[in-house]
Amino acid sequence: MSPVLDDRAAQVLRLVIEDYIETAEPVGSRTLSKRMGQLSPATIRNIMADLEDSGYLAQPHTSAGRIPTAAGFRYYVDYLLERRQLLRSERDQLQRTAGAGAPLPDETIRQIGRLLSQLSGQACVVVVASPDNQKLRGIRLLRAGRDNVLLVAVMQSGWVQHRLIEDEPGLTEGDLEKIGNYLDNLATGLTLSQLRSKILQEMRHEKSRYDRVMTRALALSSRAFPDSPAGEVYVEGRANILEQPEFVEDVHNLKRILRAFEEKSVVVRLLDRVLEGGETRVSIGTENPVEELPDISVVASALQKDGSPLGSIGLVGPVRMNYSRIIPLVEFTAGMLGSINGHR
Amino acid sequence: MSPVLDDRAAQVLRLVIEDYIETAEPVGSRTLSKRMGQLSPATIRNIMADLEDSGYLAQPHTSAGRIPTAAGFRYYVDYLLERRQLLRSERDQLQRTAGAGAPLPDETIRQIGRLLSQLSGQACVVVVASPDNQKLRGIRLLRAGRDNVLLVAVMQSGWVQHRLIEDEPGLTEGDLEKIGNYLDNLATGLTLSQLRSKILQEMRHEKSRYDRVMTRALALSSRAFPDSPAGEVYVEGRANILEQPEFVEDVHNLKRILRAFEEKSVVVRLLDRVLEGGETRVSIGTENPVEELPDISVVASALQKDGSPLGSIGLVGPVRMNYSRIIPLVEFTAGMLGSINGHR
DNA sequence: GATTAGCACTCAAAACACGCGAGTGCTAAT
DNA sequence: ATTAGCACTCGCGTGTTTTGAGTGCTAATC
Repeated sequence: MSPVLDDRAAQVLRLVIEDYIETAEPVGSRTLSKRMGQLSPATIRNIMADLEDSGYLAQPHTSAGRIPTAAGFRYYVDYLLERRQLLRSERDQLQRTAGAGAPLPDETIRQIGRLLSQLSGQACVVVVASPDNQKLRGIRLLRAGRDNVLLVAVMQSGWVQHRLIEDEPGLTEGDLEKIGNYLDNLATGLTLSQLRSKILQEMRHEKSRYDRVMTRALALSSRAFPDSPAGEVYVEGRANILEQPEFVEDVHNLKRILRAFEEKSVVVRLLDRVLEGGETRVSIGTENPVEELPDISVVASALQKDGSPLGSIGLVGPVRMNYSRIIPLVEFTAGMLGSINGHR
Repeated sequence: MSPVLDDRAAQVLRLVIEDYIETAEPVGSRTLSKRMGQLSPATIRNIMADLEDSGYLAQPHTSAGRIPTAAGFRYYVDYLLERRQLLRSERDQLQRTAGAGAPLPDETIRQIGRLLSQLSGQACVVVVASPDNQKLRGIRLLRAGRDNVLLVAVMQSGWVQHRLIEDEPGLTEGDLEKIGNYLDNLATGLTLSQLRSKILQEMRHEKSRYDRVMTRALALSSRAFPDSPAGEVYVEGRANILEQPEFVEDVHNLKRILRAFEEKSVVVRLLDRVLEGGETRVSIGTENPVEELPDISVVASALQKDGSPLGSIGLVGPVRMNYSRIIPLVEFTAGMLGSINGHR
């Protein structure tokens, strides 16, 4: 099972895969022979038999054509794939959608996801990284009604979070401003998780120093950030899953996939690995991080700005996926979002 | 086709419906005879024939049992239904979930939707009313980085909206405060759409009076509220749709339903009518406001606080839906959310 | 007069049989 | 090394039969 195939075998493997991607049907030697010119069906059959021995192809049953195995797809993606350039119109659409909004408000990122799912015919998954790892630009406190306080945190990236803190009576406007400034100083430049631990630390200190206001500030903000908020998760174009014959055939599997999409944690897990890597990553079938879904593939990429992670975006579909179109799509989108946020 | 059936016919209709709700299979005279005691299959058959003439039952084909028509379900819901009390555990779960958060932050409402979909086995749809029709409690402006301004609008209901306004340089802290106060005065007590038109109006005035700051304020806020933001829309428990045999059988239809759920506007339309009514509303089959989906039912209710609409929540499923469980579920939830927000 | 037992009839769905044809593997000729 | 030829396999679609749940009607019964 050498990792490298001779030219002809590679060619055959490629054609099998490309045909299979289009038709979702096992492909036979006759079809290939026509498409390759040169070789006769019989020869092709021999080559295919070899490829089957090597584990790149498989037969659903005797007397059927061959279909690529996961290993086959892997080989294809690693060595054979020719990336198809994006169409000008695709690039334009993506850029227009991305450019329309402020630096990445929810709605924009969502629309990009939707567009991407349309262009690719797959489901699109976006995870906006938990703001825990983004640096804060500042914190403000606002009065919101008599007993409530609104805490607004702005991230360096332009992302905004707010928390409504209930039942915090007896604070004057002055108090609020003091507390706000104190927190703002404390927070600026830190990430949320750093802030959280800093707050705990300070709380011990301040108690002893007996500064009412500061203690109050800390108590308040620890109520606002009790725990790391999971990042936002969007799934767009779920219905595309239904366009895939291999999924529709088996309703049971279909259910599993759609259920999985409802589970935030699963979606996050799906894109997990990509966050570290930086590169666009292709997980084929069982390679993907969610063992419950052994027959889907994920093409995903991290979104980042100035090297700090903003989240990740991925296209999810059947193993039989048009990688040569989809990989460039994801890459371009990730690059684009990265550079859009790149300005300061 | 008199709207009122004699006791025995009503009884039969009820049993047919209840059996059909459970099994999704046509129900025959034998089964009913057993369940009713008393009457023999032959008698039941006669009654059923009558009910068919009246349009409440139908036969998929000769030699099959009967299934209820939409009219049959309508009659059932209007006259025959016995609401099943919620279990204590269901009430507890709902209240716990609702109580956990601040007054209705997104995440809480989402979780309620999810829980509701779980309890009901249907898909749950929540539309948070566009804030256009909610009264504002106040507006604040915040500096967010050098060139950007963050506008935070707090609604009476506790709902918070924020907009990041880019590229608004050259405003001092003082300016910002003045502008903020001015806007706050202008806005408090108005709804967003009222504010929008008021702003347009004021803009014409102020221009002539040549007050730089105010003009600035108005320009700024008209950038922040360029158009009515559609309310947030959540769909939870989509996968439950796949649990319904009548949907799974026909993949084509399934696609249509799931596609519809991706379309924000369709979801909104689904709950449209309920907003005015106030009452919990049941739309059976073709009665629902979305003609593209003639074979789903919606049980929906408005969410409101102090009489002003906050949004609406609905359970969506097949016409063959367990109304006697689902109607109380929706009603209870709507009531609960209403009263939670009721405190000032 | 309402109810019921009995019976012939209907029809969808399951079970079975069967031929077609795409596709294979092998062998022998090129 | 390639290819033509051929026998063989087996899934799929088609047509046929069987089965059984359920009906409508009629005549007997309470």
